[in-house]
Amino acid sequence: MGRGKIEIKRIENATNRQVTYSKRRNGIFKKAQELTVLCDAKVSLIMFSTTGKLHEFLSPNMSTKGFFDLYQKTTGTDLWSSHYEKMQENYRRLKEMSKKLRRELSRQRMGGDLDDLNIKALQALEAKMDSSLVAIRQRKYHVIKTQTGTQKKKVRNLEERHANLVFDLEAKLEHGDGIVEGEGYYNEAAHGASSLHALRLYQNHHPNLVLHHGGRFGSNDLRLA
Amino acid sequence: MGRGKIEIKRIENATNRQVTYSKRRNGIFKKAQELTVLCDAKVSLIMFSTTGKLHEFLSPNMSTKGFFDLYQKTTGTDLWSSHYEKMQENYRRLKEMSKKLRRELSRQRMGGDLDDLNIKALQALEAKMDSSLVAIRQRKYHVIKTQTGTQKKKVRNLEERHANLVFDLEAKLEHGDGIVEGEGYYNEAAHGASSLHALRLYQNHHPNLVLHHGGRFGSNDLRLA
DNA sequence: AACTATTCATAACT
DNA sequence: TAGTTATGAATAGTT
Repeated sequence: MGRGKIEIKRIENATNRQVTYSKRRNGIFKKAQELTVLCDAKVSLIMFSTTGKLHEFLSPNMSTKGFFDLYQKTTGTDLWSSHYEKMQENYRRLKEMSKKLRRELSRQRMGGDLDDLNIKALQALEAKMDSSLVAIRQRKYHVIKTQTGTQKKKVRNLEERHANLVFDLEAKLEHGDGIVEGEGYYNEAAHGASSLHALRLYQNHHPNLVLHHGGRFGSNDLRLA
Repeated sequence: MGRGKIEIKRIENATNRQVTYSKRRNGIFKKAQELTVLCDAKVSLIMFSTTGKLHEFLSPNMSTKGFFDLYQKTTGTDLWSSHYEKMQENYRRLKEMSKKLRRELSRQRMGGDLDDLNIKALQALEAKMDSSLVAIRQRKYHVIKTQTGTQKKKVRNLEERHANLVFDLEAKLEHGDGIVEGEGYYNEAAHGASSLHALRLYQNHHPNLVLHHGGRFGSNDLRLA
């Protein structure tokens, strides 16, 4: 729709591509917003341009994390569970070791002789734990490794993240969705922002992130009214 | 656009809402697909209807998880790290305890007397670990709790998940994105599907999930040509 | 950034 | 539930 039909294939001219991206991005965001309102649907729309810039639309009363959780729930997937299983496995091993150690101490207290084999078993256990930790570290650093050069970004983005976490938290509480996190998991949400309205304050401060949370399409809505 | 302008507000008639949802959903998916091709952008579009039905569009050579990882990388967020930090914290405590215990054992072997305080300290440490585990479990069950009634879904969805994991894996390998997972994390991807083409075979088998992976918009493309 | 000739998406209708 | 069409929206090319 425009002065002549175009073929749907990659626009080779970089400038044209960028212009078209910008125009169509606005169009699709508006559509997403309308769908959200008209049909009472929940929509998450995330886009990366060729240059790596991120733009996002999210229905109101949702956070990206909340959306992802819902996605996992609906698809019956759980991308986190394997990590938790590892965590629990580690814990189990360590607990077992603790038990053995204590038993050993009791035995000694009762005058029993110390057995070198027990020391060896403990060392083996510890070696196992060490390798588990390596696996954990590898995964962790895989996830965050490219963030080393992104520390400034991270800092600038912190405000938005705080706001989103608050948003998420309040949304979940609102829905009576019992959140029982490990203590401190959401603690950062309590800092720097204290209400839904914080979202408004922190949007679009990040150079590489443009949030288009639903219900805040003010300027566009006016343009259309 | 249509026989008369409409106001952008929730459609109260449920049937109309459903019809509009279906039509506009197709429209927005098409737009997303076109943007992907025209502007060489990466797009993730996930929608839940009022009835909870999930529809998804994803750019080619991407998986939902891969997209989420990219999102986290770009925003400088890491929703997983706090969990890993807890895991490491647990490990650290237990390691410390292990050290103390071994030291204690050595001391005894050299004839030293056992101190009840050490036992108390160990018990305290273990109590801490217990509460940490509770937190971990709670989080885990929070994520998967509603899946109890979804086992059948899960099974039917397994094929698609496998395909997606393979897709993800191959995409990452293709991009030289060194994946160093904890052993076995992607193991399931190796089972049940062995190439990108598997994706094609398993789409749309899930009653509550409609995948619209980019580049496979065959029928629509024909309609438009 | 704006403008406008066109093509496209879709609301109402069947 | 699916197909048709009159109409309003989105946008490709231009300024």
